[in-house]
Amino acid sequence: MDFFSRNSTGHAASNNTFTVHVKEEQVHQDLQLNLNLAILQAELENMKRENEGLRSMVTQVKEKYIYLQRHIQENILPHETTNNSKVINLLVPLEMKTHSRVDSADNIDSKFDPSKDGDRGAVEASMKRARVAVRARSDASMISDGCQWRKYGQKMAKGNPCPRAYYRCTMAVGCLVRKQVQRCAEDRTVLITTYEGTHNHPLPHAAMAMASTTSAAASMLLSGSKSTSDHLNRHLTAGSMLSSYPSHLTTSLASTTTFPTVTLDLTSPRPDFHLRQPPFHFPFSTNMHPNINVPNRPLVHFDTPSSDRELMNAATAAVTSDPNFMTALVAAIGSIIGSDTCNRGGDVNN
DNA sequence: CGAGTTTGACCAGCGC
DNA sequence: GCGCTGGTCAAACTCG
Ligand SMILES: [Zn+2]
Repeated sequence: MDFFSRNSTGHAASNNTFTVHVKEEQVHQDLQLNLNLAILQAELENMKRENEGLRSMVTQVKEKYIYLQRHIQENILPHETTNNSKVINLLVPLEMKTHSRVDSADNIDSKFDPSKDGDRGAVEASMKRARVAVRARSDASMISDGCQWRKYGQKMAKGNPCPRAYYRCTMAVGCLVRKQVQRCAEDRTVLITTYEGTHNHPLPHAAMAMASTTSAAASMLLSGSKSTSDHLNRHLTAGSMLSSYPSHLTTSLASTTTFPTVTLDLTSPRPDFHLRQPPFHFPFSTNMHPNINVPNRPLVHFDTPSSDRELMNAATAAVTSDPNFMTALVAAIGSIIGSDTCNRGGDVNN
């Protein structure tokens, strides 16, 4: 379709100026398009780089997981239990096997009484009960983590004016995973999301990040579930290793006889805090056992320049506002904690 | 009409 | 045993 041929009768001069004007506009539009294209290409490059970074994170996490599994199998389990195969099987969910357990929560609870079956009961119960709590700043009622959730209850928790909501995974029938969502009593902008259990179905990419975190945490806590002082010390070391992360991003471990919990603090520090404060108090205070609660220790990185700290705050805001990146980050950190027991002083400086 | 949410009831664990 | 609390159930309700 020739746009200019329609008005070709007479008025040649005005047509020429019109043509020139149109050509100028075209050149301008082309420049604009090129500029936009360049911007988009730059963004694409950035995204590619980010994607590659995340990929390498995932690869590292997988390698460390395999290494940890071998380590547990060779060094830890022989000292702790005579029933190796059962425990090792419980580490499998991190590999996101789609054929994993089909037991429903009810099945576990009803068919299986831990008091009647010593080790296996304790192991299964702790696996099911191992929790990962994520603290993140969010205005939304729930951080999106790629999974489908159905709310099945809400309660007012003691010591917190904000209600606690209970969700279960509805991506597959019989999926065990549940989560609790509650706002922090001290800081209402902080959303505390606690995950429990392992998915028994394939997950979307974003959901896999969080799922692998809970599995890694469960596995880690499982390896320390016999609660010897040696394990406690190892957990304390886990906290110190994470000190190489930005100072606002902390991880803590707590364990009770029934609900061992890993807490990831993704909240940025308050701007008026120059020295680090203990970033949070455990939300489940009534569950905490003082003997094995691991305090959130001050981190060792105080040498961050203030300009960098501002940059860090901005980055934190960006990170916490992007659920996909957040879950990926959480997954990576969770897995790194999981591999801590074998990577003493290792390569966690990413 | 089906899926999801709300909300009071119910149950189990725990401390006294 | 009793009361408190956290967690779950399920009927009623809402919404698309
Ligand atoms: Zn699920």
